[in-house]
Formats: sequence, structure tokens, C-alpha cells
Amino acid sequence: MFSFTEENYLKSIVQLTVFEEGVDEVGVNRLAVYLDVKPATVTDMVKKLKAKGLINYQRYGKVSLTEEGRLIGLRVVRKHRLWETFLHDKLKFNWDQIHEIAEQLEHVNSSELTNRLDAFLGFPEFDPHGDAIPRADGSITMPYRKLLNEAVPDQLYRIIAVSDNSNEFLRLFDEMGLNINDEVQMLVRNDYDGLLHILFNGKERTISPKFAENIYVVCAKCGKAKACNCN
Amino acid sequence: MFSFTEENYLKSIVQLTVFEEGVDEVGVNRLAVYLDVKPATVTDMVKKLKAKGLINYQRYGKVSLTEEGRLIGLRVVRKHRLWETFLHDKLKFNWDQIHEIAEQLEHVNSSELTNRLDAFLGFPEFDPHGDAIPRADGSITMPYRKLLNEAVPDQLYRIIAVSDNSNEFLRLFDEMGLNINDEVQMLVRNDYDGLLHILFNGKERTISPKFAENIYVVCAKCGKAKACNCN
DNA sequence: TCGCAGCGTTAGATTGATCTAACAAAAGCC
DNA sequence: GGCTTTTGTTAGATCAATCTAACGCTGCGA
Repeated sequence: MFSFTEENYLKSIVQLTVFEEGVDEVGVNRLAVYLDVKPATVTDMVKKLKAKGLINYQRYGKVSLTEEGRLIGLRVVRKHRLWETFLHDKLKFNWDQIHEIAEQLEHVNSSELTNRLDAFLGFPEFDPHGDAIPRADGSITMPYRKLLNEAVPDQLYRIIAVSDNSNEFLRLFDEMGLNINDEVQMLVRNDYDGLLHILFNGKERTISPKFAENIYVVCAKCGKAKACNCN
Repeated sequence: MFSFTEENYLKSIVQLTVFEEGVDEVGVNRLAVYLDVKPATVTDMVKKLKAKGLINYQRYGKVSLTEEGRLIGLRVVRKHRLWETFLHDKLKFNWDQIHEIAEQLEHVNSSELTNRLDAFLGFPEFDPHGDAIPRADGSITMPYRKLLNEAVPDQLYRIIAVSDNSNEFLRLFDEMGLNINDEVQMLVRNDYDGLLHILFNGKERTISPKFAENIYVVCAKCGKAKACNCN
């Protein structure tokens, strides 16, 4: 149906719009960096995808998904996250090993397979990194969340996801003793260098803003990310 | 490491030598038919694989595997058969649906994944079609077997494998009520057109030689394929 | 033993995905 | 508003895998 490469472009656009940035269009350079290819390559590919009716685009403009492109991209993300869940839950891989393998598995083409895998895993809603798994019809439950970096002092949060899937980040996360669903409290933010002092599992730790901005949290009491009236 | 395509060539050579024909070399045309490409394409690829030290070959000669090529090809077959087992045993696919999906899964590159999958499945020795699954070190248990087509009258056989993975064959096999491990007896072979009359599960059926030559059997009593002294 | 059918090769073209280098447009800044 | 930086495009090349068409070997059978 669609090539390995085309699928990767659509998946990346989904990731950069629907998921990461909360906007609905993305520039050619941003895409090139994300896909680790040169901008010239993206320009070519983007013309091809437009010709196929999968994206909206015009010379020197930004790229956004058409309805069809969005569905295909979401389907790849769905497969990726289901396979990650399989690798983690069934094959007992550490969560810092699963991303690269899922990059390959996500391109296996068989909706029957995807749906049976989904059932085999018990229709999970979130993958091991806490990210929402799109459903077969392309719908997603986007949890209302904020970055730990944006936490306000004294409020109690619950970690629900991480946004960096690199081995380095995930290993550091593990080594600190953190886990998805842990409760964490931000004590003080250092205005000079942005370091955060946090409290979790009775331990007090100092973390960098770079680390904190890859951790998603919700209010531990009401589950909402917005400043709430819980405390 | 090796491209999708290179892996497919090596896998096919393994299949046509180690498994199907019991010889150790294969011609360019035979390979071209098997891979569904033109002979000219095979000639090119074969030069490339020779340059990489994966096969033995010279102009106008036949192709055979080097030790390294054999290992890589067997690794692909191993992955294919493990995935088929997964699809059948865990995801409950019918055995006529699994081949095409496994064709895609077999190219996922991660020995860690392959070995964990192997363990998850309980280290199976045979896939759902009854074919031996090569082990991680490249060793294989080749069962001593013969084709149902070559069965002698009155002896009792046990079906251990099939050699045609096409949907048409497998569906017919199912519809007749046959199963791997069923016991079957050849009653009469019609000398004129080769039709076979067989008996299994108390049913008597007439089958074509084309059908019978895709079914592997062993002696039901001693497990050996050779004419034995059991009866 | 010789000719021809079948097997295998070569040359040249195509397609998809990528690159580099040079250029063009848009955005940002004073 | 004009200069500079950032962003994006174009042209032309490369590489892998494939094709077609034409040609070169080889071995079997008469």
C-alpha cells in the first residue's frame, strides 16, 4: 500500500503535530531533523505525499495532514505502541530497549495482526512510556497533562508518561528509581539555573530542567494537569 | 547489516538447498522463479553476494552457500518459523494465514528479540506446518521423513509436515479434516492417473498425487521414514 | 559431433530514496 | 526598508533493486 518511507514520514508528522507540539502543521526543516535526512529530501517526499492526497502543502509553506494522511500516520503509531507493549509486557524487555525494535515492527502490514495483537494484550490504553495508543478507528484518549518542568511548588503530581524515548534518558529515569504512576512533589525551582528539587518515595533529589521537561505529570488528586483547587 | 533483499536471497537459497531439494547448489533460473524476479536480476544480486563472501559462484555456474551465508539464511528461516508459531499458537491465526505475515516479520533485526520470542513460545522444535525451526547456532533437527506420495500400501504413517504453504493447499488440507500428527494409511495407488486412496480417522478418501506430494509422513510405529520392519 | 533449446549474462533504462551544492524566499532585526 | 539569517527549493548525482532486449554458453539428443 504505502512504502516503508512514506509511512515514516506520515508517522513523524503525526508525532510532531498531534502528539508533541499540539499544533497542526510542521516545517520542512523540523521534519528533516526529526527524520535525520536532509531538507532537500523532505521537499521531494512532501511533493509526493501531496500528490497522493496525504498532506496539505505548498511551496515554502508548512506541512499538515489530510484526513487520510492522519489516519495512516496514526495507524503506524498504533502499531508502534502496541508492539512496544508486547515487547515490554510479554517478552519482558526493559523499556529502554523496546523503541528501536518497535521501529521495525511498526511497518508490518496486516490489520488482522494488529487487531489480534491488541486483543492479546488486553486492549491496552497506554504503552510502557505512558503514551496513548490510538484505536483502530484513529481515535485517541489524550490525557490532560503538563510537564514536570512546569510544576508548581507544593502540589502533588503523578507521573503518567515520558516524552524522550532515548536509551540515555530512560536509563537515567530507571536509575533514579522513578516509575510511571509514581507520585512526585516539586519542592523548589532554582531561578538561576532552573534546577528542580523534587520529592518522591520519601527521597529528595535534584534534577535538571532538561530531564524534567521530558516527564509528563497530572495532579495526583484530581488527575487534571491544570492548576486545580485540590490543595 | 544485510538488506531486506539480500536476506531474502539467502533465505531462498537455504530453502532450495538445505530444505527442499536436499542438494547443495541451485541455478540462477530456479532462484529467479522462486523469488519471482527475472534471471538478470538474480545474476546481479548473486555477484554482490559473492563479493560479500556469502555464496560460492562463478559465471555460468550454480550457486551454493558459504558457511556465513548459510548461517544468515538459516537465521531468517528461524525467525520466519518462530513468528509463524507465535501467530498460530498465541494469536490463534489459522495456519493458512500466517505465512504472508511471517514474511514481513522475519526481517526484523534483533537477536535479543528472536531469542526471547523463542523462550516465550517454549522453545518449539517445529512450526505449525511441521517444519523444523533452526536453532540460534544454526543447527537443525531434520526429521527422517518421506512424501505421502511415496507411501507403500498397508503401512501406517503419521503426518508430520506439509511442504506447500499456499492458502489453497492449506485450506484444502483443513477441509479434508486432516491434521499434523494424524495417522493415515495408503490403501491403493491407481497406476493410471496416480490417484491415492487413503484412510484416516476412519474415513476413506481419494486424493491427487499433486496433493499427496506436499505431505510429509513418517512410519507411525517407529517414526522412521524408510521402509521399516514394524508391520 | 554439431546444432539448438534452454540457461545465464550484459548493457542500458527505470524507479525510489537519498545526497551535495547552489540558489531563492521568508523572517527577523536594527 | 534593507541586510542577514533561517528556511526551503532546485538541479544534478548516486545507489540499490529491478526491468527488457539482445546476446553468449553448454549440454543433450539426433
